[in-house]
Amino acid sequence: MSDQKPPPHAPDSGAADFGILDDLIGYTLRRAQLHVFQDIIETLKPWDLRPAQFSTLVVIGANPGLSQAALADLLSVERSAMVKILDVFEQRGLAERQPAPEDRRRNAVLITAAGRSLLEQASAKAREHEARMAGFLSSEEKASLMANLRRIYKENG
Amino acid sequence: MSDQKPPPHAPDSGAADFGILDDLIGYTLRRAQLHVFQDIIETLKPWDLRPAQFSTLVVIGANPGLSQAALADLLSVERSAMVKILDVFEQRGLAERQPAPEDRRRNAVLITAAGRSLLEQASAKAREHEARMAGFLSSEEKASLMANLRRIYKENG
DNA sequence: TATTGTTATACTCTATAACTATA
DNA sequence: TATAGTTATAGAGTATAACAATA
Repeated sequence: MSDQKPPPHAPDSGAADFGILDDLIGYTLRRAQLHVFQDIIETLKPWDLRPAQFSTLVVIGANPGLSQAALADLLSVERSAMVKILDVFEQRGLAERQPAPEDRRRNAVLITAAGRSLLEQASAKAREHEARMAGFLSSEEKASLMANLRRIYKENG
Repeated sequence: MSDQKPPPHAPDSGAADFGILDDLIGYTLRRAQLHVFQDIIETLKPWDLRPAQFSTLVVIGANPGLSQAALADLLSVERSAMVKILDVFEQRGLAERQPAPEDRRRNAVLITAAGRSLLEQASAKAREHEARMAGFLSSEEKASLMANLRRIYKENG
C-alpha cells in the first residue's frame, strides 16, 4: 500500500509492536510530556527560562510573599532545589527574598517589576505554545483532558 | 469552613493561585507523569528495572531482532543511551546482541528466556499499577484520554 | 523537638561530539 | 558519504543528609 522507504534502521521499526506500553497511562503520559516540553523549552529560550523556572515565577507572581518551603511544596520540588532557582532569580533581578518578620526562619519571596515584565512576555509566548500543543482539541475536550489528568495526580498525593 | 490546620509553611499555600499553569497542558502532564512514575518506579523495584529499562524490554520482547538504532528510535532515546541499557541487559542475561548477517554494522537484539520470564512477572505487576493509577476512569474515559495524549505527541513528531 | 534555608554530594537522564567499522 | 555501535563528557534534574538559626 505504501511506497515510502522504511527508515534505514529497519527491520520493521515502522510496524513495531509496543505491547503493554499501549495500555499504560504512564508511558503515554511520558511521551506526550516530552513532546510538549521540547516545545516549551524552545519557547522560553529567549528569556533563558527553563520550565521549572517559569512555573516558579508564575506562582511567585500570583502569590506574593510565600515562603521558599511553601513554593517548593506547591510545585513539588525539593527545598534545596528551590534555593538554586531563587539564587538565579535574585542574581537576575527577577525576584527577591525578604526576611519574614513574623517568623525569622522564613523568607517571603516577591516578584520584582523586571520579573513581572519578563513573566508577562513569556506567558504570552506560552499561550501561543499552548495553542500549538492543544489547539486541535475543542475547549470541552481540553477541559476533560485536563480534569482527568488532575484526577490522576490528585487522587492520592 | 475548615478546622484543619494549614501546613507549617503557610501563608496561604493551601489556597495558592497557579495562574496560567492551570491552563497549560505541559504543566498538568508533567504533574500527572511524575505521580504515575513514582508508582511505577516502586512497582518495578523488585525486578531492579527502571521505567526506561522496562519499556525497552517490552519492545524487545514484542519485536525480536530489531537493531539498537531501531529500538532507540521507537522509544525516543539516544543510541548512546540504548547501549547502556543493553549492556545491563546482557550482563543480567535478559537480552542478547547478535551480529546481523545482512548488515554487519547492526546488532539484532533478542530477549532471552530469563528476560521473558522477568518481563511477564513485571508486566503483571504493571497491570496492577495501571489499575491503581487509572482505575477510576471508565474504559471509554481511559480510551479517550489515551487517544488525546497520542494525538498530542503524534500531531507533529 | 520540628521547621526553614542552606550546602554538599551522589545518582540518574539527557545531549553532544568523536571515533571505528561497515555500507 | 552516511549509518550503526560505542565511548567520553558535560549539563540538567533529583534525592538525601547534614548543619545553623529559629520556632
